[in-house]
Amino acid sequence: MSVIRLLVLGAVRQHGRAHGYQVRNDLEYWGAHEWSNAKPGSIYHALKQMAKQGLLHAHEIAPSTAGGPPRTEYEITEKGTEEFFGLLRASLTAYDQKPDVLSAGLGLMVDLERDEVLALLEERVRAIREWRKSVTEYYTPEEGPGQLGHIGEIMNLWVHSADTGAEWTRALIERIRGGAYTFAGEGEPFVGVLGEGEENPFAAGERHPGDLD
Amino acid sequence: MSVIRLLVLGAVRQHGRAHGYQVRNDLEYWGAHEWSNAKPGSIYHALKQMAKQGLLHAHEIAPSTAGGPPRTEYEITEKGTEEFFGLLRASLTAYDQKPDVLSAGLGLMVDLERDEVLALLEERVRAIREWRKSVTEYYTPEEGPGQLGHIGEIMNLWVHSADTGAEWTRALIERIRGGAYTFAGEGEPFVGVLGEGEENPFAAGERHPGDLD
DNA sequence: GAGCTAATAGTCAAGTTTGACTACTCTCGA
DNA sequence: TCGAGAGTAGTCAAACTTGACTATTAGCTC
Repeated sequence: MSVIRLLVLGAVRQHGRAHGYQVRNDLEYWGAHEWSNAKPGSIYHALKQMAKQGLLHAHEIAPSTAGGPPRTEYEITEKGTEEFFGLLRASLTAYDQKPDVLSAGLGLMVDLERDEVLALLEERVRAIREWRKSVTEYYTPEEGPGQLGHIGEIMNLWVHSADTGAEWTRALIERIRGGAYTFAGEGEPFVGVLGEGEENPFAAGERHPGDLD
Repeated sequence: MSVIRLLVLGAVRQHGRAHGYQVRNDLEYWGAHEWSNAKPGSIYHALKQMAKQGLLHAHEIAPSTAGGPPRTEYEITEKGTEEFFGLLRASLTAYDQKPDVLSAGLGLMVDLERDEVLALLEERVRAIREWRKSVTEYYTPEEGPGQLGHIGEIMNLWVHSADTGAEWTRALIERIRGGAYTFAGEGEPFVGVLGEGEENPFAAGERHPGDLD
């Protein structure tokens, strides 16, 4: 599961047609540079790669009026749309232990319908429960826990993360069930991308202490 | 922060002298293939790279009696030891949001003295608190929360992770302060690596549902 | 004693990520 | 009017990661 691909497909799709710099700005707007590896190099690479694979269609465009080199604009293809929804559904369901995948899914979940999102999140909770069960069974030595020494703290951390992750997911389900947010097919969608010339209120400004790298 | 480097340096250091396959086995023993990108290719790559950079010293060895190609054995250098402790301290202190870094730190923390580990973990809690403060201040629009729409759930998730992460760290501090585990300079250390011919009780056997990839 | 599987020990090409760099235009103050 | 800085748009080499592959020996079965 490549987070970059999901994010880039999602951004291009919401624009209809977008060039790399626009995608880059959207991801910054979503804060993706803070919680994922959304850096310029990765974004442009993903665009080119997915164009080569037929998930995006590339249009060569003359240099923009705003300066800079000639740009390439991308549109999502049918194949790309399929890929997008596949990745999106997986990001909301799978328990990956990598928080960036879920974050990306949250940012794009409104592209699905409310009922489906609820079902996917329920499935997520179920998957976490199952993972927890298998992992605790598997890693509990016959001699009883504690045989692992400090190495056991690693498992302890995973399990704790799983538990709090499940709890958080359940709370999210309640918020969504309670009517929060606007999902696909529910009228005017929340504006998730920046319009031309619109400024990003959450731009990466001064770094604040503790920023992720 | 490269988790692989920390893990590989830690494994070589605990052995005194080790070849790639031994390191590979240690990481499997620690379960690292489940919660980090510790795959053969990455491990051998890290060994070679760190040998080139003078963190490890490589000895060419004739083919082993147990079959297989000629092996290379590695010893950690002074520079490598410095690097190791630097990475280890950082892994316990920094709030990276990538759980694999902390997991690696937990597995190797007993190479430090108890008091230092306690200080590092205290520092970690402080860093999380600071990160939380700056991020909530920074991402709260003037118009009040809720302006972000569903995008706000991403921040909500981070903050929740930060809070539960801090809580878990505090509990760990209490366990360690209470005398759990054997740290550097406290006598017979816990056996953290496999001896020659010893079998791994936690080997990657049958995959269990929900396994990470 | 031939053939199969498991374990040992590692290589390699293809793909991905990173961080620094290029090159151009607009704006605004001195 | 000139030049510093900010914004626009993207490239590139170096490093890293991935998954599949190679080659050898030991032990077992038929």
